[in-house]
Amino acid sequence: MLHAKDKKNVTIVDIAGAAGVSRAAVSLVLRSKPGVGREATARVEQAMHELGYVYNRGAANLRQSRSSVVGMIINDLTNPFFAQLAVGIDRALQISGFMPFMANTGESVLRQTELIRSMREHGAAGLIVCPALDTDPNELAALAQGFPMVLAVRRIAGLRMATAASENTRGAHAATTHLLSLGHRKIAFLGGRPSTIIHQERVAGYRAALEAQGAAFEPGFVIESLPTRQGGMDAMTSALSAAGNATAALCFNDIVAMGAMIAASRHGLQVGRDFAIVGFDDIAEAALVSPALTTIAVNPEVLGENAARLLLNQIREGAGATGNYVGDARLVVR
Amino acid sequence: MLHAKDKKNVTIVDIAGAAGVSRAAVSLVLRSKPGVGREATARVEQAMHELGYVYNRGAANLRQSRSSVVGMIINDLTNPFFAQLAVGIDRALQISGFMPFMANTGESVLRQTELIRSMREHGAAGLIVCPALDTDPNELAALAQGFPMVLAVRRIAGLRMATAASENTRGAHAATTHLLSLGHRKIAFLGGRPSTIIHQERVAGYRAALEAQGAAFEPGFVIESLPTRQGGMDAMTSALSAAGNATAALCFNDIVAMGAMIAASRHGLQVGRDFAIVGFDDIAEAALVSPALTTIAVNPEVLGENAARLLLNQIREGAGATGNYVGDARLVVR
DNA sequence: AGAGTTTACTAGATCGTTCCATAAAATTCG
DNA sequence: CGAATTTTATGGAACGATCTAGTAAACTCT
Repeated sequence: MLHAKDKKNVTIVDIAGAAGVSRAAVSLVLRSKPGVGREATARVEQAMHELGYVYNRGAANLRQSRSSVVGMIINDLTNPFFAQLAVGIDRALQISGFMPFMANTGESVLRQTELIRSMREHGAAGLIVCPALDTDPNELAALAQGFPMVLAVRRIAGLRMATAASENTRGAHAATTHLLSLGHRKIAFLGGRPSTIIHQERVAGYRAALEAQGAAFEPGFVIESLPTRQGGMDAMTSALSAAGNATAALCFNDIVAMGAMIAASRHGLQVGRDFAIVGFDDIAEAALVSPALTTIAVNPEVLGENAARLLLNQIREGAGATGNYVGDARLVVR
Repeated sequence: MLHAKDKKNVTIVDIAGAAGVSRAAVSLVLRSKPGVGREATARVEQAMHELGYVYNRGAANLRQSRSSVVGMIINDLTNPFFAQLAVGIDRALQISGFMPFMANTGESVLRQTELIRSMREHGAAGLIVCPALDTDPNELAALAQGFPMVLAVRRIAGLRMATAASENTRGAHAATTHLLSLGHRKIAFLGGRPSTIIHQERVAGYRAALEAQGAAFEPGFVIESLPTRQGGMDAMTSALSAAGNATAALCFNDIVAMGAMIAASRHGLQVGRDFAIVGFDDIAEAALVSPALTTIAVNPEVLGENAARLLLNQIREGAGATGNYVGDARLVVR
């Protein structure tokens, strides 16, 4: 048996030869367009099967200069929220007849740049991006030049680009109000990067809720970290020294909240009794941890659908079209 | 300003024109190969920047008939184990200079077929697949004909294909022995599909451990379900009626275990006191749920690295090469 | 039966890049 | 200084598909 690399690719020319028709006829059969008789069609299909023909979509796209591939670039697939979002976008795009491919940046801006370039170079019709932390707006704008692109979840300061995100301010407001209604006065805000809009919005909601109830907003109670489990642990640890008299915390997201819960119990605090924690996102695990996590539910499916819708608009209307979607965020008490 | 769809793509011909050199020269600059003078190179780069040139990798691949894209097709990205595995594979492939793209089947065999086709048609150099449930070995073999492909995690009965998986039998054996050593005699096996090899191996380990200690293996104690949280809930619910006197359960994986924990507590059982549960995979969440989940740790990073290694071998040696990797699985008591 | 219409089919040009063979210009060398 | 070599540069063919325009035959329709 021959090695795979020895034999040349089977092309429509080979099929045409074997079936005794022209390339054009094979091409028509391939796309099931009319203009080829029953008998010839049968011979072509026979030949394709026998020779193990694999369609070369690259060559087709080259000629047609359009493609049904769209890319999704996700910052952190190990965060269940983003994984769920990715699957939601995936489903929505599939239904619209696109072929979604995804890639993970792991919050690396460099990798993100490579991936966006690569997707464009491969002729994707458009891109949905959950941008990595510290993404440079100008660089991203340059990469998106004349190309359909939608941001998901994370808006970026100074960048006018279609975005699907959530009601961060309102959600954080509701969460903080909930903690206040439980009698907490010293409430910390844990995790996330202050340079991101999403953090600013959530802190704004947190602050507004505090001040509406006459509780003081203390900048020292806002503790920055990476939006990861480890980041949550770090933030909680800092909080216990820097904001030692806090009795509750609103966390940047559920993963941070879970990190905070680990750190709290390592410091001998029993979460739920000694210290209250609220998260953000409502990932499936939030209902499972103990005590179950009160959180702000964001529907990643719907968010994904809308990101897809925005992208489809751009693909149809041209890359200029800029719309937005803001999904609601509601409190889930557990 | 013109709409994006109005202006034709900028190609190397345009660049060549603007820089006053030939196509070939531009191509050399693009790939930073020698043979173009400093001055000409500068003019080309200038022109590329000014005209907003985007490299058409499809055209390049067409000519060169090779590509650095490899695909990963994952059965369920919302399961943190597979998400982590995917990220591990991704990293390993990146390091080797490939450009990994992934896609999610959501356990749909139909979708999986589409995706494999599509990846091949797009000229991927190879594919790592975590096959969907009920994948037909013959169909998969046909799709992989003359194409580098590696299975990850799930081996498939009757299919000789390079695979990276774990020591399922040994892991399940260790887990069961652990439960036996805690004094449990009636131990159920919850979740997973008996048609999969992975399930068969884990049940074999479970059975061997039981019999080694003189405990009876009861087929009625093996309860099938989807390998999802919902599946785990269903399996536990069935177990409580069908195998009512069981005092412990080994679960197919951690996600199933978490579903089982929910169902158990809904039935008024306190997990850890009234009922013991052990999982498989050691996803990050296993340490966080309450009570913390004892489980069998499988290192998804290492598994991913080895899947990547097997694929790279095939890409180099031709699609025939078939090797295997079996990663160890060790008990983590929590 | 001849004009028009539909159906089946085809050769050649084309998409954007890389490879090849060739050649002019610049450099080194004896 | 002329020959040998290296550097820089080029136009045409090729990759595998689609599109366009066109031909030959088979059908309609007065």
